[in-house]
Amino acid sequence: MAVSILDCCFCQKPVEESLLEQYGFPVAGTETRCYTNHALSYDQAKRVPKWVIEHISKQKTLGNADRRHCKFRPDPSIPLMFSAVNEDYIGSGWSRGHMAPAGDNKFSVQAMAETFYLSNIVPQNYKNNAGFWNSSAQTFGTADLERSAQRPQDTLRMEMYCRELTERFEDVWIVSGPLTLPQTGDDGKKRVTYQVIGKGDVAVPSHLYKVILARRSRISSEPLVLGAFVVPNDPIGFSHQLPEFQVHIEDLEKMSGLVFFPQVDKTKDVKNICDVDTCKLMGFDEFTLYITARKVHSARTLHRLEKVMSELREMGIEPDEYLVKLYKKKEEELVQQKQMEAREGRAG
DNA sequence: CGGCAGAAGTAA
DNA sequence: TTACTTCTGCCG
Repeated sequence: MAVSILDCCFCQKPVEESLLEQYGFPVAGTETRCYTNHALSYDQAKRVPKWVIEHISKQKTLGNADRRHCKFRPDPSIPLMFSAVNEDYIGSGWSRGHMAPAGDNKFSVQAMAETFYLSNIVPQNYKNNAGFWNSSAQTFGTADLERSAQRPQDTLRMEMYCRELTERFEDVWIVSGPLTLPQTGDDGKKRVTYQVIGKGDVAVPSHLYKVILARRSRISSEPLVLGAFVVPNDPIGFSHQLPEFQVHIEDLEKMSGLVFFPQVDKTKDVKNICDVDTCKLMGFDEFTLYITARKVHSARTLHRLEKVMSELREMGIEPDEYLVKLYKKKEEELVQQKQMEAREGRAG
């Protein structure tokens, strides 16, 4: 019986093997690439990752690695003709969004730096989050909204939830990636369309996905915990909760063409993350307090410090105990610094 | 936390 | 002079 071409790769003695492969098979460049704390498969046509996997633990989110010492750059291991470059993103109207977040890698300068390779980046919406502004001030004009740069808070709050998971689970694995999903047009037909940006035609995803696998502890007999989520690349606001974005893992696998955590029997060995854990995203006030605390922490002048605090009050949010304490400490520090500078000024 | 951009500094 | 990097400060 004749051996078909389709069978060739699975046969022991394919009839036409040597001739077929004489000049080589096409190379997709999708092989798994490993970095210090993440691994990914790259899409050479879209110039974005297909998937990025990371493992995080409490330990890894602590440390001194600082994103201010990092910069976005093309992945040196990807051929330049297939790589995105910064110029593709700058001025495109889209921001450079991490798949494996920088903040998950504070334990290692090297690991954090590698998350800034553009192989770990996709174009993310940074226009304003309607829900965010609806629930706060009307004191901003449309022009201000368009000028202000912002990453989807849904994505950020989801990353925060993943880090929070390490408080309750020793090991957390996360797979993140972009999707370009079909939309039904006016004619009722489904099509996949997506914007491309820059000279490299970097593909702008319609959605982003995250698959979370969590293990309570190495020794625990408790089943693994699993959740799959799809969020639009076009944030809708603080009114949405995490379970609203949850999808069946099989559905995500069909959409993405990927099988996630193939070693896990997902029909038997796992529990739904939203049944076991909170699946709760930060609310507006909690989020604003968190952001304000970060600003207070990084304030360099008393003027800046006061401004940050007064803006919080203008939004009608009272500082919590932690923020008040942080503020007082910072104020003291900056007053002292000011006096120091004054003395040096007189001396020199 | 995440990201952007302009100013200031540095090398060619 | 230009071009590229780092520092500072800003936004949500």
